[in-house]
Amino acid sequence: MPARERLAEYAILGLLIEDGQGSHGYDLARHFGDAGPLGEVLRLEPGMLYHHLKRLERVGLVASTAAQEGSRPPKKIYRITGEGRAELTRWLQSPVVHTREIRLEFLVKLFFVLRLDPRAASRLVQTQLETLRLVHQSLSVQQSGAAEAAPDPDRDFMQNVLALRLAQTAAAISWLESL
Amino acid sequence: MPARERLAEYAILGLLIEDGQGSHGYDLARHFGDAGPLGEVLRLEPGMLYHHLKRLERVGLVASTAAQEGSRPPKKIYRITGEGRAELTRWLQSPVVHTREIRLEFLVKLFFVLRLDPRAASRLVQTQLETLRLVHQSLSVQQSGAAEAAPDPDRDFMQNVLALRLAQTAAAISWLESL
DNA sequence: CCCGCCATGTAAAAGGTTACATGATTTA
DNA sequence: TAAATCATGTAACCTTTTACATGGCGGG
Repeated sequence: MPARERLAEYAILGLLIEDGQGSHGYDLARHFGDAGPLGEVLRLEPGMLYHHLKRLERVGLVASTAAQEGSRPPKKIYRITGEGRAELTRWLQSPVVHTREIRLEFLVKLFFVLRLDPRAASRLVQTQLETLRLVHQSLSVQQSGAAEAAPDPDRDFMQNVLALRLAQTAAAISWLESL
Repeated sequence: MPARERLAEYAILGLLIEDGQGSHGYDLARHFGDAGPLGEVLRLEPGMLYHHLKRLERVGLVASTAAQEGSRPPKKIYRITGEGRAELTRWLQSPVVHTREIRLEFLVKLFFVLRLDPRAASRLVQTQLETLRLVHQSLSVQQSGAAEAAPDPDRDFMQNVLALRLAQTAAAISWLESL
């Protein structure tokens, strides 16, 4: 259970759960490159990928076995553990809290949840919609508050900021409704 | 001329240019806290602020003089240099390249350009609009391309990604038009 | 007299980027 | 036989976060 949002590690868990036999670093790296839809959303350099795999193993969310092939450096086959599955499932059910997280975190959740469990996908979209509607409402309240302050350049700027956030949140809500 | 987008340092330069007499770290720190409209958009912890001030001085965009007051630790008064002014002006004229940068970088540009030069502000809004319209067009082309691919889950996901990006870009464009 | 504000930072740890090291194997 | 691909990483560097260290000064 990572402390913060470790998006890359959840994505690795997602790839490993799709691939029941497990997979190794170089293989996983391809998904985060130019080919494939995941790489369009989330990039990951080999250095960081190997780093994340080590950390995931240290905390017990994946396990590895070495596989010798000819005389080249042995592949390390990583498999997701029960704990890893539980953590990924929990993550895939939780909506993101802020509008700005839709663009990256939510898209990654959507990518995996669509493949693993379409029913869970529609639940996720619903709870995400509810979350963003609350955000929208809270921004509207702030906007009303700002409208009552004395007119000055700072207030005007804050109104512009709130207008942008409302517009971005409304756009995300419409998009979610269209899914 | 910072290599990357060092948003916090441009914000510091902006505060120093408003305040012709110069200002010191603790004073600047208030702008990045809870009070004031800049802090609503960009947070900066004291540690990083002092770090940025040192770096800005090292590269010659600001200069400092120590000011003794009673027996407490001397304030360091920072002033922006000619080079600093030039760099800030250049930055304030350039639109951001990606839609995702509107939320943070563009808002900071807007904050300062509105106070320093309203005429420059409307020029910035115009060039930013042109930039985002090109982004929108490029996304539309990608969307058409994706529509012609064979229907499969990967293509569907990519279409969702593009639909989100188009929606976010269109929302930013409408907001800019409303300014 | 104690607490919070003024004012400067440093230290440690975490997280991320970029580039390179190593060496076998497959393909052109 | 040269280049690209397979497969693992390390090293150096930069940025950010969090917490603390230091000490005077002003108000209740």
